Amino acid sequence: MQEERRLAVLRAIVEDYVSTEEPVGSKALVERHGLGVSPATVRNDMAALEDEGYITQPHTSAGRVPTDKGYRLFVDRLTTVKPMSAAEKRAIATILDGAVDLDDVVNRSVRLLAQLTRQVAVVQYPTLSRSTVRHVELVALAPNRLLVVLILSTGRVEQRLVELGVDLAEDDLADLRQQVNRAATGEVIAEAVTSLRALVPSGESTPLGSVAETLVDAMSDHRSDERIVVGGAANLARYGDNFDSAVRPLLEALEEHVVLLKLLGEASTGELLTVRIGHEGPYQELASTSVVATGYGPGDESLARLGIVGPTRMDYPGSMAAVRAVARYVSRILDEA
Amino acid sequence: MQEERRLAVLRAIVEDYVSTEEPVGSKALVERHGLGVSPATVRNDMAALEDEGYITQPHTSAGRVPTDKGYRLFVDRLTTVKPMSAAEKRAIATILDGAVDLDDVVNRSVRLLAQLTRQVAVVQYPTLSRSTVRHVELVALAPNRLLVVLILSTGRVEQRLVELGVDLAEDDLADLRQQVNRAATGEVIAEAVTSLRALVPSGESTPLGSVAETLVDAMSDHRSDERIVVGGAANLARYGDNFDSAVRPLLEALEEHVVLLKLLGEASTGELLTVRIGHEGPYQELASTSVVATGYGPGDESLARLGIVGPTRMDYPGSMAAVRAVARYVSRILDEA
DNA sequence: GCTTGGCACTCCGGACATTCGAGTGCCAGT
DNA sequence: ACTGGCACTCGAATGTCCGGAGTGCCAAGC
Repeated sequence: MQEERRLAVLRAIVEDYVSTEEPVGSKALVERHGLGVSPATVRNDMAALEDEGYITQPHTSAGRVPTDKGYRLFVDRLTTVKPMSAAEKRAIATILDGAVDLDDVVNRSVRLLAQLTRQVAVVQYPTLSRSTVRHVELVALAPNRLLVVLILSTGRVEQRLVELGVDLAEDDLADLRQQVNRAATGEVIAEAVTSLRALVPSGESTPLGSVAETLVDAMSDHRSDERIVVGGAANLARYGDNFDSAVRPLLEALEEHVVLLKLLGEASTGELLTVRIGHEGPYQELASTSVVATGYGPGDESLARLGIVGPTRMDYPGSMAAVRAVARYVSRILDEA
Repeated sequence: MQEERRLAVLRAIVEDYVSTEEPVGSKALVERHGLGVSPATVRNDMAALEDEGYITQPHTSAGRVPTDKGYRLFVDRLTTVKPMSAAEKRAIATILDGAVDLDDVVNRSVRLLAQLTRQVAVVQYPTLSRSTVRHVELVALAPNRLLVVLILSTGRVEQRLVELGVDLAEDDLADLRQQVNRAATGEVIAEAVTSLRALVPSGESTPLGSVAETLVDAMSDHRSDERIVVGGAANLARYGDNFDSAVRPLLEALEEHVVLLKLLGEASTGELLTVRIGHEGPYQELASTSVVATGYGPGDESLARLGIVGPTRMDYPGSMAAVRAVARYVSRILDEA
């Protein structure tokens, strides 16, 4: 069947182009892959593929290069995520198992991903929104100043300083601590917010009011949701060519965590592995970069996302495998904690 | 005096080269700067400067370029840190005053520095070593599991999980909390460590022993000292030329926080503004990058360092001014907190 | 004794022409 | 439907040339 072979040709073009970084011609193609036909035949197929928009020529009489559409087809239909080798799995497991706390898990994950894929890795901290309140601690720094410490089920700790209008006795503090904990501990963030609000008539400026307000603020603070860790930026150096057009906007995006979050989160439903290729999505400047991302979290719940960012010309099967594997192991670790 | 003019010539060369990024010739030099002599005279001076190793030619019959030694002389003797404009000062103040906690201060500082200097900025978190223990909090997650929260005078919070061999009643917990706080609160880290160690016979695996050990561990954990924030990496894009030789090693260094710390810390005595130029120091790969750094901290104490990293061909006076100004404002803010 | 104008020399970089080869498209033959 | 052959295209590499910016040096001048 010709149709089938055409796809094989597309696959071969993608694979060759990814590894050689050079436009691939008909002759080289038949030599390096075992498709048992002549270059001329391949040329016909390539012409057809070009008509359909899967590949293109940088200029007349050059080899072919996959288009974004070509990569898309390749990712969707021509590749299955190849499983990691046993050795790689072991490496992932041992590296991540050594982590001591949440920060460490995230940091190790990002390094690991960067190493495995040789791309820039991005890991989002587990979001607050679905986590529950484990405990609220109040520490008196002075009679009229409290440090409010909010401890969440994910291991995250948020701290705020509260200035009270009045001085507070030790007994009152214990009382206060008990009240807020009774209202919040064990609840999902959203519910904790409502019970805290119910606890005190709005606008009341008692110590209880201030503390509750601070807690609500800390819980709904979106800064926390946006925490992101980036690693492997040194891999950008391997971009080599088209520095201005590719690396600069990417570097800028890496500092704009909001943009990064959007990139990771596109089509973020579920913990499905998602791949964004080149121009797909709203960021024109990132036309030559792709994103491979997936959700992760304890118990098959997708609390946050992690993934990699790289040139459209990347090893998709390998990257997808690495991202998926790391996400699984991280999820498992979060499960245990 | 010729000697004086020679230095003026060197200064002019540095200034011109920094702004134009091109080797500077004798004619352009007399035109752009008001030194009232002829090109020929300048040529003689340049020949002398070259003999002494302050400038060099990329190739015969090209203009001159400062050497590292030339930059060094420029920085040491030919420039005074030019004060920031009132508007810049205001901008710094308002941006930093908006910070809500230590994390925020550090993050804002790094962005600010990157913006002001258009270079890569690096800020080290205030070190533990000189800070004091503000409070220790123990939270029972389960009868036999404790979350130990260590709160320091700098606002830093360290948290550790402790597995106790045995279950612990609420009363015992309160008792435990009181014991460790009596030993540690208010003390400088180093002393807190010794009092905690004195609290319990070594090797004893009581709950108190476990908690004390964990605290000591958290206090002496050097991971904490090494925390560093990097910003403005997008400014690397402006390096333009010599990508491989300059940008790649720098990107790698930015991920190696240990290296960064060494870079910031060289000659770190006091809160003096230090400048490392090109080959100075042990890192061969960073031969074409310079570091401008200074210490900062509350009350003229140098708790940590901050600074910028850029090409040797950088605006030293401007960078030095910005680094110094930011360090001062940050220190002031830490004072107030 | 500096400083200066003049002059010959060097060398980089851009413009242009030439060549080479990989690759294509198309057509006729199997 | 595939294949071999052939003419064609175009980019990359190479070579040559020339202009200009810059230097070094020397002899003359202040």
